[in-house]
This record gives sequence, C-alpha cells and structure tokens, in this order.
Amino acid sequence: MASPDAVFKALADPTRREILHLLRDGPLPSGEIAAKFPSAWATISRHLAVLRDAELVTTERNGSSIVYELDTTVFQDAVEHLLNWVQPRGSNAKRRS
Amino acid sequence: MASPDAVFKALADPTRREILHLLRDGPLPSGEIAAKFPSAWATISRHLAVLRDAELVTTERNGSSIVYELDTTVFQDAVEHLLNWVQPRGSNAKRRS
DNA sequence: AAGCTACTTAGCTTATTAGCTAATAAACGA
DNA sequence: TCGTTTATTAGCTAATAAGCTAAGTAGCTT
Repeated sequence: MASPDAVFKALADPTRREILHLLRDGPLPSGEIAAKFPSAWATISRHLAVLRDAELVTTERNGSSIVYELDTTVFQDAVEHLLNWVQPRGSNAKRRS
Repeated sequence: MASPDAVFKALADPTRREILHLLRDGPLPSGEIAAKFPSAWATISRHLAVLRDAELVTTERNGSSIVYELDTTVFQDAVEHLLNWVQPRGSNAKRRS
C-alpha cells in the first residue's frame, strides 16, 4: 500500500488536486490532462507520476497514449485511516455545528 | 478558514501527524509535546506553528505555558471537502470491497 | 528589577521539489 | 524503416521547508 506520507504529500499540491478533480469525470490520457494546465507537459507528467506513486491514480496504456484513472479506494482508505489516527479519545471531542 | 493547501501541507509531514496523534488524548503544553520527540524544541515549536496556521490545533496561554489542543472540526471539514472535490461522478465509481 | 522558566523567532545550512528545456522511449502510419 | 505522435526521464535553476543553535519575548518568583 502507498504510505500516508506519499498520499498527503501528493495531495499537498494544488495542481495535483486539480488533476484529481479533473479525473472525477472519467479517465483521461496524459496529453489531455496536460492541455488543461498552463504548465509544460513534462511538468504535468511528473505530477502524474507522483499521483501514481501515491496510488491515487492508476495507469493503462491504450495504443500510443497512457490513460490515467482516479482510484478513490486508496484515497478513501488513507483519509479514513487518518481520521481514526487523530480522532480524539475520551471527552475531548469538539461538538460539530 | 484555513486553505486546503495549508491543511494538506501540514498533514504531509510525519512528525506533524505524530503530534496530532499525541494530542488526541487531550491538550498539552509545547514543552511536553517537544519532550516526546528527538528533534530540538525550536523545531517542534515551528511544527506547532504550521499546525496552528492550518487551524488543525488551537492555542491558549495558561500561565507561563502555551497549551495546544486538537481541533478536529476544521480537520474533518477539510477532509470532507476534499472527498467531495475528487469524488467520481457518473459511472466511474470503483466498488469498495 | 533580577533571575528563572517556558516558549517562539531569527538566521543559517541542507535537502526536497516545482518549474523549465532538451533528450529519450514507445507505438503507429506511410 | 523513417517520421510523427504521445509521453516520460534527465539535467538544470529557483523556491520551499526541515533541521540546528542562538537570540528574543512573556510570565512568574523573590
């Protein structure tokens, strides 16, 4: 499994969060993702590699293009794990409005 | 409200996650927190400042010491916001086992 | 006020990372 | 196989951040 470190570091960058947001409508090839951002293609490609290392996306080759797909299972696991990790114990819980 | 950027950057560091974990049992003064880690007190103090900027903890002066308390409301809001932000739409949802 | 305790801020060094351009790799059509 | 499209990797620079020690601030005690 991807380390929490990798997951949260991946999420710490706004461009990478935008990429995940973009992918919620379905898988996209690297080029189409890069086209949506002002940064150079190579820069986006490396962001995608970070997301893949964190297992937030999966890749699949489709002919000459490589398709990136959101993987929310790992994502949700990481978040749930963290929620439990820091959840107050005893009488420290703050009331949520 | 704290920016998502600040929140996820704060969570990206393992030491800071450990601090949050430590605080789940209740508020602690800076010195007691620092004592639990191998790093210098000044280093922990700055980690605490990052957590405070991200509004993951609140502070309160108590005599000569400054007490840090976990604030899970902001934390949960950020996580929920992100979950919605990247949640797949349409038929892209992967089945969770 | 002088000194002590508790903590933060400043200033520095080192490591990591985002951005770029250029070079490389892999698939495909002529 | 040669060129084109699609995408990644390499190599560089600049910015960010973590670590340290030392200096500064704030409250308490006497």
